[in-house]
Amino acid sequence: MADGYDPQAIERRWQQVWESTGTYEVDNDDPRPHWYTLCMYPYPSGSAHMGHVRNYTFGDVIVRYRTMQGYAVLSPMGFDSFGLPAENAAIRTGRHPREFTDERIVQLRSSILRIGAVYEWRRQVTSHSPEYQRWTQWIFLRLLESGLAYRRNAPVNWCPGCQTVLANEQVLADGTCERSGDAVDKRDLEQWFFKITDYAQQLLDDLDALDWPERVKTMQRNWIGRSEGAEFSMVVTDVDGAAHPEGLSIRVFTTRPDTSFGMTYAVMAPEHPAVAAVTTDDQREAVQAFVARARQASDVERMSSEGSLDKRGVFTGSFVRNPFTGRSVPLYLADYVLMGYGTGAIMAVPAEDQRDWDFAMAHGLPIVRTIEPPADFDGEAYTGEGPHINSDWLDGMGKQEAIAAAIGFLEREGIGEHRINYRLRDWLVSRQRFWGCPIPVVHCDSCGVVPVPADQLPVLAPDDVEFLPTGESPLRAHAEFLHTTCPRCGAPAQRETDTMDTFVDSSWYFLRFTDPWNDEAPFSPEAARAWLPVDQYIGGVEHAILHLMYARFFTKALADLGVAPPELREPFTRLFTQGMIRLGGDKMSKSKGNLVAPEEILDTQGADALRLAHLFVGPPQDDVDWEGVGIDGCSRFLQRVWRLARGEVGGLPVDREHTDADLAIRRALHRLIARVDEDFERWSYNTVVASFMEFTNELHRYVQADAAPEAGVLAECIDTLLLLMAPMAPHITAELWEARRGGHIHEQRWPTADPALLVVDTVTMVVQINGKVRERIEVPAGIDAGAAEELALTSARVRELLDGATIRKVICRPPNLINLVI
RNA sequence: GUCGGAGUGGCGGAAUAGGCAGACGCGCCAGCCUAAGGAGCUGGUGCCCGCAAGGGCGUGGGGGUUCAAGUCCCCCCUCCGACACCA
Repeated sequence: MADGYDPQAIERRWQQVWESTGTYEVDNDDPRPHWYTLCMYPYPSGSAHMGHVRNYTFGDVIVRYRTMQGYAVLSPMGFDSFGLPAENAAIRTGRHPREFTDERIVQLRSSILRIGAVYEWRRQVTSHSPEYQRWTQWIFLRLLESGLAYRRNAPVNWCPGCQTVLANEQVLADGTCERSGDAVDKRDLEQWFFKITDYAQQLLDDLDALDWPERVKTMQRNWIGRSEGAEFSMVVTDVDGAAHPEGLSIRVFTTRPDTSFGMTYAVMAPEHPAVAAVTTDDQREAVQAFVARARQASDVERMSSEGSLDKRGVFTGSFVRNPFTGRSVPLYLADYVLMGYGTGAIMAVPAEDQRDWDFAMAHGLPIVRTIEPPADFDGEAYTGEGPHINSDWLDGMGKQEAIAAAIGFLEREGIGEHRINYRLRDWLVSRQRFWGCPIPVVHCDSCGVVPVPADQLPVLAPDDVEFLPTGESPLRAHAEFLHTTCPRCGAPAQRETDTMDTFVDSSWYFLRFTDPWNDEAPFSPEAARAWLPVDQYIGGVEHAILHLMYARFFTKALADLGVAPPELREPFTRLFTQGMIRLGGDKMSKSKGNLVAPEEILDTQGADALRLAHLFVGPPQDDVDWEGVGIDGCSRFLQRVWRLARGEVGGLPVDREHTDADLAIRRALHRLIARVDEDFERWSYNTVVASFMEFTNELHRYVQADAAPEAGVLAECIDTLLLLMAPMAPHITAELWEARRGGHIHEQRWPTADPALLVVDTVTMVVQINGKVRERIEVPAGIDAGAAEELALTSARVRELLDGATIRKVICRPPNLINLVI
């Protein structure tokens, strides 16, 4: 069958047409209203997998839909091309990561093309390109200059498997590396950080106005972890309450200063700088042993005691004076207190904190309730509301009142104040890796850290390096790269060999897309203004915290530095997070070896069927099981449309007066138009496909009815259906449109529903008796309650069922429903 | 443990503002067409009783509000996700 539906032939042809006609190329000064749609740029992993297909299909539907609606749509694509897999492959094969990466970019790009997704390829960026690195480094230097980038010695997570430092977020909850699964331990290194904590409050506040999934916003809020309380100092004393000879005091943070009268001991983190000073001679040995153990213990071990009663800790020999009671309480070290949060020391109130309770029980420390629990309370620590007791001048107060009073006291005493703490930490950007963007500074013995001058950027990693599985970055071993001269004093100096976290690259790529040719700045504020914020950002929920938080931080920082427009506070107005693809309940992933290759389907049923299947299977935000993706049904549907549009089904169309059947099918068509628009707006793609199928079924019945179809009506139905389907099934609709009408379907105007055809004149009213449906009556759409009741009561069937019973109540919702209560 | 999200036929799912539960598709069954069908077309398909007309039951479980609950409220169970000693 020469003119049968042949997906391969038409798909290849149209993909070439889209590339050559430039329909989806847009300039910054395009006069149409602007719309920026962006899919998270991928790590170039080789051929596209089903997750990519799903992601880019959603994006492509929006691009084509908005374009047909008359927008200038910016839809760029790029590659997140730095990262560990390429480097690990280099170590394995000895090939340079760039060769490897470039190859995979070509592969991924062509397999993205095969699903029919269209992009503004002129604007493609890759994070490893010299131009992109130049501007990543330039931004780094601006952050350094403004104090938002800094270096400090810090204990970091060290993965022995990957031989590199991991960010906290890359360590799983059980203390293992998210990539290799090895147990992570601690090492001290000089590290570069970005001061994201300066923006903690803004990052929290600005979430409110974003049109993002609520769960993503919640995750970000939790990650920022704002907590409000008080910070204050306590004098270190000996057992008799005499002040420490050096006048030492320690600072603690608490969210419950109102419970201070219940403090029965205090705790410092084992890493606290004052540990040595507060340790008494007779406790020194025990303390040193404890500290050594805690430092060496990986997070796995440290967390393993969670929830148990044997909270590990040791007495320092010193005491601190509770400023509220004037009495001294013992000062402990315990690993449940973290140096990284608050002040690294706490006042312990076992009666109102379960962790303190557990520790107190394990160490035989006293417990004093300061909040009266309800009479039926049978738990341990009580964290609920209640009147204060055992608290002197706080007694009888409620929580809020008491907190305010306690803070007032600390302020009057001059030892403390109200304080807000965030769980969010500064962003550790150093990576001891080769395949990343080099941090553009040199270390000079006399000048210290010196930025590489902007005109010498980019600092590129050398090509002639050996990749050995030593774990050390080849940069350190590369004499030519390592040894340089200080840009400030000219003396011999060493280059920084740390590279940046790849999240740095992805924190500004969406800005570069607006101005990818700029060679004087990463992008101009005008270009950014032309497109940003991104109207629709689409990606996996796995990036809900890190990437999105970092990109938000960069946007704010760059705006404040005058690089981006100052009014640009948020990068992504609307976010959509699509669900994952699973296979038999498991996450589908390369590491699980359960990938279903898109190629198999592209080679048989074709891209349109594959796209439709992904759209149809269920709500886009939900995870789907590949087993449930019904390619066959979608393929069958497309073939039906093909035959219908080519006049291969039903009677020959004729020109004639319109009949009721013609009107009915036109009404169905216009309802479909309205429905598709509504469903597009609410991301209900699965129901859009369902309504296409429903309408096509109806159209089938129309053309196969006894009366021949009316030519004009049939043409309107088919052409409009093709237009509506064009964003989802771009190839087949383009082919059919060209054959029927000539020209490019994707350059046509999006159809609008005729309001007159949306008005219905009769509807089916259900008649309920005691809430059960007993009868259906066709009624005029404008029927009023009285007439509806009248009609219902005259129905023979209703009369029979009522059997003379007294109607106690009539609830009438004309024209849809009437309920008779007897 | 805390915070989110979900639970509807054999399966994926639909029901947008409390008003006809199960749209659409898969699968299955029957029929048509056919030399043949892994094609196409037509019809059926929540469960139970019934030849049928019809009736009863039914959205994880239990309670409640309402003329009316998949939808709202309370309690419980299960699954998924995030965080996980954050003071």
